[in-house]
Amino acid sequence: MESQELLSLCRRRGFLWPAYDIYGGLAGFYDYGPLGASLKHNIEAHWRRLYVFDEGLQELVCPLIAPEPVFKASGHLDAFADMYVECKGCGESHRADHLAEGLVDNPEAISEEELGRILDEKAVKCPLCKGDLTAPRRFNLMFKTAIGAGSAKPGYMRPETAQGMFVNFSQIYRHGREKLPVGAVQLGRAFRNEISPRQGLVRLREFHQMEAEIFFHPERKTWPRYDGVKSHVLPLAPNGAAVTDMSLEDAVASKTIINEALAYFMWLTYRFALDIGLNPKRIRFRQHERNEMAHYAADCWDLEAETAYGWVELVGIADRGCYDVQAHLRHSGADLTAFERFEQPREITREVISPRFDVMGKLFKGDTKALAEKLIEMAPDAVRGKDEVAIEVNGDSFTVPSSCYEIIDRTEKASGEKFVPHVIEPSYGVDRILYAVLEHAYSMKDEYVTLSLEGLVAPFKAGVFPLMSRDGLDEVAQELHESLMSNGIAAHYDESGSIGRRYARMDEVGTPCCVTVDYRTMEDGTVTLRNRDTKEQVRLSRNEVVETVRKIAEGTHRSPSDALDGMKVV
RNA sequence: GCGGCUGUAGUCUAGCGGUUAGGACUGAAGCUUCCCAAGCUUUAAGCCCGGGUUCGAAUCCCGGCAGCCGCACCA
Repeated sequence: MESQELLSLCRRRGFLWPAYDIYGGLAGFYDYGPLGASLKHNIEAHWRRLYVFDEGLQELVCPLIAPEPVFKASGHLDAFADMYVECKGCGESHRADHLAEGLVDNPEAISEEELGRILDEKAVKCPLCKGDLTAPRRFNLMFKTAIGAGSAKPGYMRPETAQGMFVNFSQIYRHGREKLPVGAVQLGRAFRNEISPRQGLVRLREFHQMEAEIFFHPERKTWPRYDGVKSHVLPLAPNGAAVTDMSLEDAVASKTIINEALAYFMWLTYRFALDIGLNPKRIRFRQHERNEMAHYAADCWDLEAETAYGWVELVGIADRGCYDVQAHLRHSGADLTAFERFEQPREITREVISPRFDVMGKLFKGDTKALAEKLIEMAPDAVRGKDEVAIEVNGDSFTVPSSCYEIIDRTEKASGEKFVPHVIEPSYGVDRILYAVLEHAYSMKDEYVTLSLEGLVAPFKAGVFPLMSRDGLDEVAQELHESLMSNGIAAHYDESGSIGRRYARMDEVGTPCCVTVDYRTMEDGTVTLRNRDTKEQVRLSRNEVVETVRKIAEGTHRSPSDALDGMKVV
């Protein structure tokens, strides 16, 4: 099918439309209409149920704006701030700072105008074809803003929700009673100033993520529920190979998947995908090949879905090692470590440099403290056998004679050890998932469109119609609608147009079933319940409607047909 | 950001320098209708934006914006 057909349906029926349309639109931004908002909400609610309710991860809500140091630490600032030039001849892009290497002291620190002037003066040409180059452009994929007035601090819209969880590791660890594994999740918006947003919901500038950051002991990356699911099979495309079905335990045993925890969250992702109605024949896990994996990631798998745009990444599940937490530990100075108690306290003896304060105090007076701190940080081997050591403090150089310190054995009793936790990160793109769900649910036969959404995610769980809007049928139908709504089940009442048209409207927006009040209802209190996918109807007592629709809405049944199993056809 | 193609009601579309921009579907109001987009009446809604050429522009030209395709980018 064409993506345009589906986007047209989405506009017509209120799932989504381009944002700021009356002002000409803005690429990379979409509004969710009433049905889209509901579908999105339902997808997120199910994810929350799996990750927060079932797995016990902690949900956080962090700010969308963060100050510069956060992204300095995470690497986003440098990774996103590169300057590029393009060749006017061959079209190839080059890092402008690399071309200016050697021509200027610090090419990364100057403005693009300055850099452009230098490249111009030195007549730098394309290294490939010797063609002329464009002026340097800065590709910063983060949206920048200013925090506060006057000499405001630079701030950025977060490009992922993840950093909010990394910087809060200590809180998460403490709230989780200082045990590993422990994890947090965050659902929310993220922003990337894409150079060229394309493909509808696939590449947006403002989008929605559902991310989990799960912290592990580096040597124990498994999950309590792993054993219960390890025999399940996933469609895996390892390292450029074709898709094969493989059980979790086989994949871990063969080192196809690097550890049990990663395998577990891949399985959870697969289950989520099927629950919300993605077509199992059109999804797969593709492993990142070495050259596309971020340098710090140990293993990374994408859940991909086949769409009109080709195979699209919906979820990335990565073992990020200790990279992120380590980075924030180093930049912030905060102690972002976990602590593991030894079974028996251990005595550790090691060599340390011990300053002799009595000697140093006489020699260095007020500088003694700073010098002693530097000494303590040094490795014993670096000073062993030397007569003196040169140390710089506050820009001044000092020569510290060996009489000022000694190397001693110090025995420390350790009841455990601190370590930087490793992180496994399942990162879900909500908008892409929602789009893939719509596409996989879409079918057209003889110009008749049906969205076969799962009851779990469908915006309306049931349509409620009077066959005729008179003779009291409409009042009964309105009462039924009321009782569904008051039970928290989204239903849609409609009495306009022919009954067929009303069914068609519901089929087109993915409503799994329709309840119709007819003349027989007035005699025996039964109504018809119509299955969207088969168009079949059963009769049931109007008193059974709420519970039956609830089953469909809760996804306890894979399809309306299941919920109607065992019921007599009219 | 580069190149190609495109832009007419909510959707699909007619228009090819000259009346009041036409139709279909959808929407709304009503009639009719005893289960799958039926019919009838009424009704709402449009030339992406800005310049230019011309007596006259939806139509031709330029710029912007947006969409599609390809390239590049996608931590």
